[in-house]
Amino acid sequence: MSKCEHCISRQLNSMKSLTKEELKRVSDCKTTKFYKKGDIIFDEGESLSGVFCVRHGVAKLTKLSANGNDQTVKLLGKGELLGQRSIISDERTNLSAIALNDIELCFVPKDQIIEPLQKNQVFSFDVLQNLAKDLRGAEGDLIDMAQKSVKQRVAQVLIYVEKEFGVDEKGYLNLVLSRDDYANIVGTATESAIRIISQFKKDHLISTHGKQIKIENLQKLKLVE
Amino acid sequence: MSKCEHCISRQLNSMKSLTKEELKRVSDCKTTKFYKKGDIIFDEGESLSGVFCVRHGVAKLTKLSANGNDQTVKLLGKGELLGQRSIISDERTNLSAIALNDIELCFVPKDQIIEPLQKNQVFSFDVLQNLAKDLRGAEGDLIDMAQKSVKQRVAQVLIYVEKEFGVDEKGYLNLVLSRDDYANIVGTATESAIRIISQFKKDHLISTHGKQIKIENLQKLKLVE
DNA sequence: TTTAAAATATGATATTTGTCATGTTTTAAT
DNA sequence: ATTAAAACATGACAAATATCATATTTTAAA
Repeated sequence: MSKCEHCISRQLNSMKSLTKEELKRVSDCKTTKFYKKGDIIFDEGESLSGVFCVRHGVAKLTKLSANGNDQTVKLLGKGELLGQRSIISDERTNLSAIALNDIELCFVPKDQIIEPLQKNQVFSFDVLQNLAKDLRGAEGDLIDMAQKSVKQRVAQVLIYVEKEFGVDEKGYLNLVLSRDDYANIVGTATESAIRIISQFKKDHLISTHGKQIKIENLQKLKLVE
Repeated sequence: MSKCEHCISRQLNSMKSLTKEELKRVSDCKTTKFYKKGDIIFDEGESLSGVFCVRHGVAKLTKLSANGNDQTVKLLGKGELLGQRSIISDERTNLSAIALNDIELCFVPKDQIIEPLQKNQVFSFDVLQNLAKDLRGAEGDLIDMAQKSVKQRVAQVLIYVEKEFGVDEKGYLNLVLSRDDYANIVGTATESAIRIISQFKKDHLISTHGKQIKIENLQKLKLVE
């Protein structure tokens, strides 16, 4: 099995602040897991025995709300950690993690994270900074949810997906999401997301090819009202 | 000036995990600040040279959105820390802090927080856990914002204010907020907040006396749709 | 106490978004 | 290639919420 020491994903998260020895220990006891599109990585209310590090693919964190709607809280790509928070606060997960496409994850047992957290100042400060950044992001999302129209939120997600996960050689978003996925991210009805995306097409802000989406006019997409 | 060692607020936040020596140093260099209702404690985009610890009173964290609306992100009462995140991530604040009533804060210079963060494992893990908790809260708020009706959100805030800041001898909420404040918290128009609160009165879920609000039927308030 | 300003209240109306119904297209399994 | 299921599309309408206008009440300053 490949080693953490050579993993590129590692550079993207706090793992880069582990000592050589700590990293070796992580590497030795990690396991690699594969999930297919739609698979549940973990479910709301589970207690996790470790964290997952995304090696390839994209996952979403979602919560089933009282009215039966799924709300997606965050998308996670290469190098991002799943379940980190539950491990830190030693609580059950309050969110489910689901694969958005075929995904490869490294599972690192709890102890290998907790111990460095308690002993390695650099690592723990790094995790702290990441959490602070996440918190800032979550507050930003809250404000957007409260203040922006559904149309603006859809535009914003399209821009985010392009920036975060890139495009293929023809310019189509690498991350292919269903209209329903978009609806769950922006917190609207599926039909509303469909209508808005159709409208964007008519206005030549985007074009589509099957489920694939290409941003045609980023500037105008940013200015949607 | 009073000492941190004897401060009750301290027990409510991560400061309780500082060593005696660290706490003494904090105590020696902290300054106490007073703000009146409506005063700006710090503004969006400022770089902070320390954190504020709420000793008495309540503050709100808000952000002015593109469309000119204020969105309140969080209310902070006794023992809670303001500006912690900006210090950790060493960035300018992205939120303003405003006094909701007359408030007394202790200002602790940056170094007194950063140094223990780097050296004191217990303290830094405690801060980590607090951030994890805040993050969970922020994600919960995001989901509520996306999935619940304005009416439900208003009901929820009333319940939260009662629980978090208590009631006076007559049962009125200790924290007195304007309808506009409520609107900014739930992310709606002032008139909508007014209408909903009026409706709650008519339905005997709450009663009011001037700006004061008393929850009359907590059970029904929880069940609002 | 008087008075102006701010906050609250409420009606009328517009806009946004959701819901239900019903096709059509795309995808994936056979 | 055929076919069933899922995803997408769109109209009609309903519900929620915002906006604008205008009183009324409350608060705080003179």
